[in-house]
Amino acid sequence: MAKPSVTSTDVARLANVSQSAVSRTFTSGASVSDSTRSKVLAAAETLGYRPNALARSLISGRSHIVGLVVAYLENHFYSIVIERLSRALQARGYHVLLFMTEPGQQDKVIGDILQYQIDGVVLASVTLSSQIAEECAALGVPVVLFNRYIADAQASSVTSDNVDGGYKLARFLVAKGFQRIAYIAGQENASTNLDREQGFVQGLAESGQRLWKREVGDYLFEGAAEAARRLLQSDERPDAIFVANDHMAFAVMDVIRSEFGLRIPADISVVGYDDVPEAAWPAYDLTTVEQPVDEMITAAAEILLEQMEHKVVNPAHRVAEARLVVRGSAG
Amino acid sequence: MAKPSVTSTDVARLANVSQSAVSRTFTSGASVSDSTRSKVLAAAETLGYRPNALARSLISGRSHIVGLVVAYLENHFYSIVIERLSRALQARGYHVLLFMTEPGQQDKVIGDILQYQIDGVVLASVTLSSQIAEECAALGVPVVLFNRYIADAQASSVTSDNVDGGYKLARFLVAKGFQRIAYIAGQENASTNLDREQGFVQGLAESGQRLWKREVGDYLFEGAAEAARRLLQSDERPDAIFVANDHMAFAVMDVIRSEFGLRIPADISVVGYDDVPEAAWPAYDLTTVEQPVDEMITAAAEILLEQMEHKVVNPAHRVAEARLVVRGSAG
DNA sequence: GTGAAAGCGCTAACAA
DNA sequence: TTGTTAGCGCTTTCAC
Repeated sequence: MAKPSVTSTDVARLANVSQSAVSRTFTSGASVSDSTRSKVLAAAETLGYRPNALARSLISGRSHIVGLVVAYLENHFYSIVIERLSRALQARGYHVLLFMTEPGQQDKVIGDILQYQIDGVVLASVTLSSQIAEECAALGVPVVLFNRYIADAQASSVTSDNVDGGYKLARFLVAKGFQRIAYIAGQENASTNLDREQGFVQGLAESGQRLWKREVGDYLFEGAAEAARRLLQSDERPDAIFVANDHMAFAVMDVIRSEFGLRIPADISVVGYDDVPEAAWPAYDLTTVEQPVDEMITAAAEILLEQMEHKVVNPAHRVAEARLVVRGSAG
Repeated sequence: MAKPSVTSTDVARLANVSQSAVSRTFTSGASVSDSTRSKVLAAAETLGYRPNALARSLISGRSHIVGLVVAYLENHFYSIVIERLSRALQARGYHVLLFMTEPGQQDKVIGDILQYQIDGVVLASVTLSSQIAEECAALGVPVVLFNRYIADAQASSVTSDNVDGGYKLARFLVAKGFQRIAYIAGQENASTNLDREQGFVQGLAESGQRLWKREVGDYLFEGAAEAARRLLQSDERPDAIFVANDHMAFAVMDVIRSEFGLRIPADISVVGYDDVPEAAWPAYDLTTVEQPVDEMITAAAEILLEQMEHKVVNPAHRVAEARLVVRGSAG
């Protein structure tokens, strides 16, 4: 914005061609002769011309902007998602417009989103209500839910197999012989939390076990720390804790070691979920379930691009495999 | 995009007013009678009308989009910046369009950036060349360099006092009596790295000390780990290491403890820079220098908004205070 | 305060 | 292959 910017008409004048000739040279797949093209490019070069993407979008009906809605980046998992998704889309000529939801008014962003005429939306937040997804879908804007799903909405989704991941963790802990297994939940109504817990409980049940205790951390660092304190301050302690994501697991491990002076895994075992980079750091060395971010991002980008370019509206659902990553924090 | 969307003309027809009346209703500061306004709003409501931001931008010359250019989010510092900046701008009616630079072709994004007619740019990456800043400035697009500066460019900057921060760390380590103080540098030509090192070396010099050894980690996690290995594998070891940012410091601490079996701070002390949240985690408990993110974000947003709204082009430079945060990793 | 009309910079028919 | 023409949806004069 600012400065009297160079338009296609300016270029046309300098190159001695029509304005549409300029437009064509900058539109892939349009027919322009080599001589015209080079004249135009030369003129554009000297004037420093760049097509106005907004004007282009206005008429073409495609903005090449994808809205990404996120609640918070405290959990490193989501910043990785932002980076990868942005790169994947950029490689295909799209860009990411970021929308941070404000706690309590998650649906306020919907207005902003739609005003920008975005071509598609990725909702990467377990805390979002389904309203955004529904409104967008109703307007024919492709929606991909990342790391969650909504039962019967017109929205696509990319998740990992959270039920299976939870199940695998349970089997792992049971095989190690733990008897008092606790769970620290994330946001209670989030699909990730529900699925992980369901798989976990089922895995325990198959060995005749059940959750020994259960606390809620709401996917927050501080929330998890407090949940851990509640879990540990009674006389009888859990011998293993499944924390619903890695981000919370770090908080729990810190509380266990620093505040209660216990050792991991000697005194108590901890397992998490996500396999964020920090989980591999020796200071935590956390046994966890990998959410294959690259694979999930690739899937999300594929679905979105497919729908944006072919106006396909059949929602797709991809479920990536959940892989147990055994490190030193348990057993 | 998609679906035949509702336009202001549709609303006008339903409300029995002219299209311009609709426009005025949605333009703050335009004169519309209460009766017209309510008729328009009612019609807009029933049709689900939302002004097309792109069309508005085309004519008004302001897109209300701010470009944010970042190289990588591996370092948690930058994801925090993204979140806070995005929120700050959103509160003022702007949104962030994200551009990830590809290593080696950092100047390729410039084309994309300018096409989107953004109102301003924030460059939050120490690895960016100054070309983007210059091109944008030349076009009259306000630029704010975040966490770095360019000597005499037409770009504003927000940094913390990196020289002073380095200086404080040096004085701190010297006061603790360390004798063999090493430095693990970030990206060598980055202003943050140059300044931190300069201040650090100066601080040492005032006590007649100099860097005992120096390695380069390039602001990368793996780069830092390798630098640490080089530093530790010789017979004589440093007794303290200043690592140019926290992100690298974590890698260094992991190598010290896990690979060399040394204790921190008993055998070797480590200090970092940034004070990212993880620095406070008990597993690291890192003594570091705080970069006051909130303050810096506020400053960046202020500068940008001021320049975007008043078309001021005098570059501003804000330097936040660097505060030493003493924890347990040193001395 | 309101409507008619012009035009932001561009793409996409349509003829030529 | 080209130029001409008509808009995309909106803001903004300009008369009234």
